[in-house]
Amino acid sequence: MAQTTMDDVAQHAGVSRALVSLVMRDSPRVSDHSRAKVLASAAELDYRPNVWARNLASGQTNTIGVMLNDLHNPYFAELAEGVAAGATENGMEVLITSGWQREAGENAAIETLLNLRTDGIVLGAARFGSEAFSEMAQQTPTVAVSNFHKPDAMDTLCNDEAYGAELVVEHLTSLGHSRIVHIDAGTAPGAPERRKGFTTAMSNRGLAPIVFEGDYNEQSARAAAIDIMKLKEPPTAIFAANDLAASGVFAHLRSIGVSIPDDVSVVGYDDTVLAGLGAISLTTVRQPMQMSGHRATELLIERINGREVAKHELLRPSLVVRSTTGPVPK
Amino acid sequence: MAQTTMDDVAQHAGVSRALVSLVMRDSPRVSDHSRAKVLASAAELDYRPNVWARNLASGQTNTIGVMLNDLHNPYFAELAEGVAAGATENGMEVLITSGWQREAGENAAIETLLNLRTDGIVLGAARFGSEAFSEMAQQTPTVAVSNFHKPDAMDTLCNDEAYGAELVVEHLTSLGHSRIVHIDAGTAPGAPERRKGFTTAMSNRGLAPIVFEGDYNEQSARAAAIDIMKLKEPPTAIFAANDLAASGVFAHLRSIGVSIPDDVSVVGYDDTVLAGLGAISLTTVRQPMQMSGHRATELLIERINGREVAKHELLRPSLVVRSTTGPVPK
DNA sequence: TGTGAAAATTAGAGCGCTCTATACATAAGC
DNA sequence: GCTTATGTATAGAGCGCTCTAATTTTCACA
Repeated sequence: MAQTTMDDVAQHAGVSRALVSLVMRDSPRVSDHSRAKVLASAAELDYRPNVWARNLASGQTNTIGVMLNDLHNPYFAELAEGVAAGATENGMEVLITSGWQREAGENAAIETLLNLRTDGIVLGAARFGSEAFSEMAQQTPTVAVSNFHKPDAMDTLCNDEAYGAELVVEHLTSLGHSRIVHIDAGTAPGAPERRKGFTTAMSNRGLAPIVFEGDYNEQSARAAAIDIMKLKEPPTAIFAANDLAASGVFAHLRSIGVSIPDDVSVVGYDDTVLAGLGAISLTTVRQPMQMSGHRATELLIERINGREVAKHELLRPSLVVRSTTGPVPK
Repeated sequence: MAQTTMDDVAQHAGVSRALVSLVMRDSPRVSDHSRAKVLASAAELDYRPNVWARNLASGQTNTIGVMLNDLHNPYFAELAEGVAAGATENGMEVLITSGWQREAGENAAIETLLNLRTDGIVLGAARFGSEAFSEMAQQTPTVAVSNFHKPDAMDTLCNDEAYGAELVVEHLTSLGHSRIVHIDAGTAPGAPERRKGFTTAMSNRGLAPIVFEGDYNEQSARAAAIDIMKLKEPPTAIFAANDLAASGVFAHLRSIGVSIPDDVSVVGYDDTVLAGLGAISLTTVRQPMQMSGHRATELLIERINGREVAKHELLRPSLVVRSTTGPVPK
């Protein structure tokens, strides 16, 4: 399929290639007459501009690259959706690559984006601080979402985890709970901040912040839940590291005949699809990921347009109350 | 950031640009000595090949485009993962675009891919039969996953829905069930085949195939479940259109105090993450999406290498038995 | 030492587009 | 009528790479 080029269109329309180029780029400096003629020829010849050539010649791609650690994670899907929305508003395209949950994969995905020379990159990564990241930020405008490292070279956009934890503690204490346990996620992105927010919120109320070790998955949370329910005085509420972890807790409590929320209240984090599932209906903290994605695009475009100093912003989450939390049992 | 070009590297290494090009493409026709020299210079100058220029000059992109209707759907995520695996094996890159669940979005995403002139496209679409799709298949090698239309212009890869339904019916009848209801998903991709498979499997066993209307989401399945449980003789097993629908059924049954699987067995379809959730643990049909993605890549590469006639293949799903199915109550 | 083939390298013509000058109309100003 | 504006259109030089064909170097062998 030999492709139709601008020259073909120009010849067919009886004008110069430069004019066709102007028409294709919606330049106002073209007469209506010529524009119509060119457009007609282009349509007739089934002309499709060659992006490679255009980008090569113009030196910019009009494209934002998005690197997502894990396509399965709705958290990242929403981020990408927000980026897409922001990009569309600004007439830019979005190309997505994924690291398939592996660090090597993330690096390869970034390499792909770097080679493509997208105008900027939005990072939805799992592990920051890798060399590939800082090297990248050196080479192209970059916004990292949920990166609490705040390096100079890139902008960052984080959720206010402390505030989210505060919301949870406030909600639970207002329901009368005082023995509240948090299952954390070690050093995973956002987890330390979430934990810190929890202990602060509890301490501020004169309550003992009890933390069990876990991770952002079901199994470890389930394991933690087993230990937790073996306590002499089990808590009346459990605040899990994220929705998936909450689901693990949920499953264990159900299996040992503990009623939710009559006996124990459970709270998740992220408001992923699973939290909304009728069969679970989890009270959780909603991170405005779509908004994050949108804001990330704005920051990126500022950078593309020349801003030099890094910005680090915090976005406020909100609480979504569903059916897994209720008044403390007496 | 003026970029380093091949000429810079060539000059620095004291060789010609053509030689650098050969080294970059791993040509065997370069002496070890020169190769080392070039590589050293490239590293020192932080050289990164310009993909746009390369693709323009070579006329191919070494990239597979993947269009996914919905990034939130794990079904598509796995498809993409399979494509990525296949692509990596063949030294190709993968670029993902999404239609964000809208038909217009799908068309725009395809336009993006077409403009990029990726060597081929894998389609994970929701609605096939649109003009944009057939136009696309005309222009570039295309493999459509889960497209039961089987047009000449593109390859298709479908799951053997009839077989999947047969697996479900076989599993349930072997547990003693005979009053089995299927909640379908109208004309959504795969749904008619699934329904047909169900009715055939039931009829083959001399059982009445009862079908309720639904869709691939929770709400409609929940609505159907409400009607179903109002039947004079409610079924002892419900086979939902997909996992999400099963979750809706699950939620309703729980809410009216029906025990799963003691009173009613529930089966889903797709084996998405939610089926594996401890809190749900759904018996479901596993579609080998990752394998589909992998196979799609193989077909695509055959096409890229010149195969003209379309291939239409069927992949066999398998049954994953979890905790929502059990012997029929007496 | 010469010769031919094989191996290694290079020149240079594109790939399809953008973009800066420059050219050419036509209209306006005096 | 001539000059200066103003609006359109075009020539042509790249953008950074690939790839064919040609050239140069190397090496085996007579």
